[in-house]
Amino acid sequence: MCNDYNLVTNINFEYLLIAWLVNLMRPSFDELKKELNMRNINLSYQRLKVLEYLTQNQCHPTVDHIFTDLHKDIPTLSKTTVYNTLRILVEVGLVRVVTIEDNETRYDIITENHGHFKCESCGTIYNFSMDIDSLTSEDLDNFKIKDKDVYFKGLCPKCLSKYK
Amino acid sequence: MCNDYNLVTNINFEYLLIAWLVNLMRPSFDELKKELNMRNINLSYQRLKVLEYLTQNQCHPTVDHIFTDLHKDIPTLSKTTVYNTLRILVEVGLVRVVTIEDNETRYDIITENHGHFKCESCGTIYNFSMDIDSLTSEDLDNFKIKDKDVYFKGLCPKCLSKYK
DNA sequence: TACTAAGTTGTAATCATTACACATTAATTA
DNA sequence: TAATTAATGTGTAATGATTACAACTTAGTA
Ligand SMILES: [Mn+2]
Ligand SMILES: [Mn+2]
Ligand SMILES: [Zn+2]
Ligand SMILES: [Zn+2]
Repeated sequence: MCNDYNLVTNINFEYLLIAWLVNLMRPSFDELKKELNMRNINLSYQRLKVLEYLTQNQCHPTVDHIFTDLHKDIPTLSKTTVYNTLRILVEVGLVRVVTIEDNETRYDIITENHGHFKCESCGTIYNFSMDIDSLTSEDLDNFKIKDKDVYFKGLCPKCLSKYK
Repeated sequence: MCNDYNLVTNINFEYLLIAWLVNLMRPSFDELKKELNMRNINLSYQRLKVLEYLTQNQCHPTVDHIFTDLHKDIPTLSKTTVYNTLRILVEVGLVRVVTIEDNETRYDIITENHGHFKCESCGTIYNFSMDIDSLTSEDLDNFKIKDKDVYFKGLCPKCLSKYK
């Protein structure tokens, strides 16, 4: 459905190495299943397929992307089930919501902190590394911060090269 | 409709001073009108009222907030007009969109860079100062960045004190 | 097997936003 | 000024994402 290499925007050894390391540190599919088990969440066939889809399509798919693609293999699948499954996965913290633009909720299996860049021309959402954990503001001294999101918008290299 | 002092979350001299300076630097209502004139955008009564509302209610109102409040004074106002006006104001850069949560597009007359914090308990969206312009990532060397948004979520001091 | 709870499905309801046709107002020209 | 044209506003219908809900199916248990 999409290529999943958008973390690696500059193709060189350094970035390939980082991408490889990041992937190594990510929980495996089996570990995700174990995590769900620990929280007493039954992994039905439909839920498994949604989780599998997210691990294989890390391009921040919408509900419609997930449903449309899975529906080809599982003709009985209901969109409601996709919604329900995603809600559960978000609740237990295995999936994060990306709301970089209104009217298109997207889902991300990578919950480790990273930034998101949306290209205004082609619509692709790129990941980028950033030490978001260390972002802070004096104004928020008395606030309890639970989530931090960094969203950039503009033009990606592919689209920039088109207009030269 | 809302108090507009949420930029100042720590009430002390330093922050009051910063808030005052920020306000001084902000374009005045007359300057906003001038800006629209320069761009050949006619400021009708309805558009003027929406702009005025945004300058007086800096709490990131939704379309519904704006419409409901203005409708009391202007019974003939149409919600479509509010939508149209906001689209124009965003296009010319006088207003920014805040999409910290899906299904509730909010509008902000303050276009200077600052972060947004949404309290998960009371729903209030607070501004906080942060040098967002200087945020960057090596991964984006070849990208053209046009917009940067920083969104935090958690609990605000008011709500935290309730649960003690 | 009968019972129960969890999970899935399809449809209807909701809500924000957009599309569009028509009405009104402002600006321009004869 | 009156007629014409363009810009703006209005109300309703259409769209699309999400949620609510009731019926159906499956898995587990006695
Ligand atoms: Mn991501
Ligand atoms: Mn703001
Ligand atoms: Zn692009
Ligand atoms: Zn609060």
